[in-house]
Amino acid sequence: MRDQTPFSDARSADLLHWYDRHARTMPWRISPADRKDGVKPDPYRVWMSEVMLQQTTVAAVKAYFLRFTERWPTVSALAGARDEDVMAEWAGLGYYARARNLLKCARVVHQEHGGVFPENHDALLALPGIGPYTAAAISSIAFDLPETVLDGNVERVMARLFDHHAPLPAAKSALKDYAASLTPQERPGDYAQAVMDLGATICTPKSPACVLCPWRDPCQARRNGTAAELPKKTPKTPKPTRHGIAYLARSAAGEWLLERRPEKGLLGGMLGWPGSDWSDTPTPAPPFHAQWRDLGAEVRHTFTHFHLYLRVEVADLPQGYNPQVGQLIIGKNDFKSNDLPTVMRKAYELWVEKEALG
DNA sequence: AAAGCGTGGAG
DNA sequence: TCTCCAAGCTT
Repeated sequence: MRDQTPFSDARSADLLHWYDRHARTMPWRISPADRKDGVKPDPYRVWMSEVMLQQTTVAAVKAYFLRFTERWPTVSALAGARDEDVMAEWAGLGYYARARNLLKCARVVHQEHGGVFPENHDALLALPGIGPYTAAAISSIAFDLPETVLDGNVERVMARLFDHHAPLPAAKSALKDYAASLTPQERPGDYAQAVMDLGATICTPKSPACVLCPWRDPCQARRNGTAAELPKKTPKTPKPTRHGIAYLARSAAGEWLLERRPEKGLLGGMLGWPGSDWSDTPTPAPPFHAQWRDLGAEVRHTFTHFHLYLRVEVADLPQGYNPQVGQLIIGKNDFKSNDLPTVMRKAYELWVEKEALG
């Protein structure tokens, strides 16, 4: 399938030369110079970074990556972690199915692969939370296998390099073919990171810095003046607005009543406040009968596919309250708002602002 | 296979 | 304020 022409070899060599001079440093990356000295990346760290980077910016990932790899230095250490510890450590990073699958994957690698990541694209693809992009990324970056990564950066770079106007996501396979035609047999790991760095720093979505681009000469969109309008995308449907109520119950001793959310669905597996449904007209659902007081302000939060206005009501948690199924009481010293997903943390912070302080 | 799934930063 | 979108995966 791969078209290894002298043309593509020259293109990839140009990009690798640029990468040798401009590669950014990241906590999970081995510099091109160190790679040439024979330093090999740790597949565990490559996998961890790639999962965190799914739909997430490098800036947001860095601190999480450092905390995870310090707390769980190996895949077997992670496999032995408690679910709630991993979910709490992931809190705030979003797309929480990634954390659930991260742990599942670690346990499969530990138990079924002897704690060693398989050096094989198809075996990687079969692991939880590893899809086409991540399998190719680990294959190339960790194992220097000539697989083709296709992420949002590569899609944009290929759409412009070949001036391809068909809209995403339908154009994905065509763009993958273009990308595959350029993937070199030499240094495929550095090459994969180079294309993505190019997209992240030069061939950016808005106002690309074409004058600095190592591919400015062959770029057909630049020649045709269409770079800034590529890639085309099918328009996305507008987000609806939903409403809800969160119930914050606190005991005199400073304990909080929380819930572990079900594994599937929004914020699955994470801690949260008891609450109503989130809908056009939510049905009140206080966890117990009491005089609930409205904080008089709303949390505003936007998820992937809807806006949420969340009212916050508070009450005193009765002495000796008996937690229902799925509920838990967390003591003052064990409660950390950073263990909550962001929308739930915002509700807590509203309470701090309205009651604890003001 | 289209929809569900988070969050924060940039413009 | 609002829109876009960032190294996508699962069902």
